[in-house]
Amino acid sequence: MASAHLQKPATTQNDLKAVGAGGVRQRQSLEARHKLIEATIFCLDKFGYADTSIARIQDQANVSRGALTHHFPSKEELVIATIDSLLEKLLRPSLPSKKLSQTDIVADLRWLARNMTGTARGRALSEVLMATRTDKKLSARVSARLTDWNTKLDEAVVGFYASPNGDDDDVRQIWMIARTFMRGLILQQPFTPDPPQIEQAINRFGALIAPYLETRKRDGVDDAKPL
Amino acid sequence: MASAHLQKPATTQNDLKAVGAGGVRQRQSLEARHKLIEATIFCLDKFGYADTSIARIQDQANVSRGALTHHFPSKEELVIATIDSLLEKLLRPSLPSKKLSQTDIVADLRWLARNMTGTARGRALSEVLMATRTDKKLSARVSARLTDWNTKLDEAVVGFYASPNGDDDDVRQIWMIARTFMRGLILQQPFTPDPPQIEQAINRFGALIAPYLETRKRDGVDDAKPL
DNA sequence: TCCTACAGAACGATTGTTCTGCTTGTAAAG
DNA sequence: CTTTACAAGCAGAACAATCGTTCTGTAGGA
Repeated sequence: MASAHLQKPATTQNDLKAVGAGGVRQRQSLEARHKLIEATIFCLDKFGYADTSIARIQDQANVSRGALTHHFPSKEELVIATIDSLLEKLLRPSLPSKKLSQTDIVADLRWLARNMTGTARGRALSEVLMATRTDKKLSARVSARLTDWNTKLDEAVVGFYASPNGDDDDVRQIWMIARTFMRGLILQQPFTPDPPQIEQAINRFGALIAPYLETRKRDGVDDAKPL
Repeated sequence: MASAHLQKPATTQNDLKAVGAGGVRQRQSLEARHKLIEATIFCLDKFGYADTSIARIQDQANVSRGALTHHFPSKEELVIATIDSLLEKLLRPSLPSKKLSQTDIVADLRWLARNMTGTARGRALSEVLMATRTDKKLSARVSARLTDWNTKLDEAVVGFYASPNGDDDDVRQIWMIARTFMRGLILQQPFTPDPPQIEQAINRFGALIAPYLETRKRDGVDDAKPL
């Protein structure tokens, strides 16, 4: 591997072409960054924010300590990059095929609950959200992204749903309440460990808000779900 | 203070009597325990679970390291004792004078929100709840207490509220949803830092559940609020 | 007299960060 | 094309600081 750098330069060129745009170095660099972020998400979900150390992330990502510190000079940088990745992926979920159910709001709520409490990404985000409450340094660096993200979400929501009385602000508010309720499920679970009971609560909540939501006529160009 | 132990034994007796039951040792011991638990709550609220170290707790409580380890041989023991204290105080709030508003459910919801997100105790509890998600050792030791507490709460709730159709289970479920929503506010706050917006959401949520709740006739013997 | 309550040093393990060296793509010069 | 210089990407040791726990010693109420 170390002696192959002079034998066939053409091979390097082919590899570069197979990868696509960007050089080999840049590609490897982005790949390492991606591995580290994914490892961070994994650790946040499995060990929680308190027990997510750099050593554990490095171990999980299978990279050297030097590589980690090269890409992210501090732990804070890594956490911020992870938050960015989480927000981006959560706003544009990779299921363009599965559309909104149009009629069943409760089904959409279940999808929302799964994204927030049923996936590693959702739980990892909850961990960092909790951390931002007390970590002012971290909070200062991500609060703008979070509020922006929330605003984008509001815009997407009013594209999908309408209020019976035409009040778009009420739609935004109701979905904000829904998101808050979903986030609260993570903290309520220790009190109510019974999964069916959680599911029933989600259904009941859907029934509470359903009278105030109408699905808007859709032209099929959108493929994102409202979070 | 240290030289007064031989001068007047009667003074010690009087102090003991003034305190009430128990010897001087036992009184001091309980006082130290209380100080440590209160310091733990303070640190959990201010620094978060991740940055709540026993050095910080010891510093905040103004006790020696030896005293801390004497009362709580491990950090886990201290956290568990803190959880017990939090649950007890939250179930029986020390406001027997202020009764339920009887008519205004939204006002009760605001009281609930204040208890969960507006006090150090409520926020500290949220921190440990988040920690129990990944800390299986801690979860195993407190999950029974949490579910018991939740059950007690359900009983209290049906003593205060009734369903228009007589279904007590629905009352329990709706208040469970309300508690979940309130807990979620802590995680939603980074997205929505505007206090009035939070307050409006609480009001809107109250309007959502109000049609399904009726205040029961009360005989005035209860002084606890439903959490 | 005994044992509880405490004081505080010492422990190894782990934290996040900084540092020095080495490999190797890559772009410019010939 | 070939060669050369250089910086980007990485490997891993070393760092002080702090983590939670364990230990020995002392004081004083029962």
